[in-house]
Amino acid sequence: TVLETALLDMYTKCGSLEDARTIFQRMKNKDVVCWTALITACAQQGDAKEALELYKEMEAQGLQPDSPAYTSVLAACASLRDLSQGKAVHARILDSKTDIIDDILQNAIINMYARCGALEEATALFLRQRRRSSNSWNVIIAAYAQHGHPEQVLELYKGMALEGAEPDSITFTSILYAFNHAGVHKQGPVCFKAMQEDHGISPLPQHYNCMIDLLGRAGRLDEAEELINSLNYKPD
RNA sequence: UCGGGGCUAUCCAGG
Repeated sequence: TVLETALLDMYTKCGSLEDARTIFQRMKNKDVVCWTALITACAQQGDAKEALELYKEMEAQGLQPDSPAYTSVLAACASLRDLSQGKAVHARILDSKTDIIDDILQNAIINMYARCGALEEATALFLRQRRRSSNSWNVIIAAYAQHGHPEQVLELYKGMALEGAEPDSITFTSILYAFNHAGVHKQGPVCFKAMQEDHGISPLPQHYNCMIDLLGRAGRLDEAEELINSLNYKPD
């Protein structure tokens, strides 16, 4: 079972959901781990609906989901924007006899509310969260970025620094995305610079894209052009 | 004792 699950996961990572399913179907003893592996595979490869069905099937078989299982199921709810399912799953988690909510699961719960449009609920849970990792901040920053609230994104970014959490590439992708889409052009270049100089993160193509777009919209065409030209001299 | 599964952004694809 262990080897089969590892194989299933490998197929998933290679992008072959079909092969992953085949392995799963042929397995004799299906434990929570292999169910979770397949649920994750479905949720990530755009078949989130099937992920939820698998979850129900798993429970119907009397298997008790653990933290990773619930984390995957909530990721599926989030990608489907299915708030009622998400809430139902959340309720089950809270009903568990033992406390199974770890840091990752808590992030997944917050993300589910955020993606399903319940920003207030997500924010309340985030504020109450005890140990906030960089991923926790990324979840809430992405939420405000996508709902078009660049001011809050900036506040959260500052809050992150105050709390000593390190922003990463993903954090800055969300931040620059927020500024760009909301037409807030002043802070973008400041953050882009801080990303490199204060946090030692080298810009990825998505960061450059955001910046070039943002500078263009701001009418700072000379700076946009300068950035583009600087790219042409990079070894690649 | 050890071992297989879990959350976040952009783009792309799908719709």
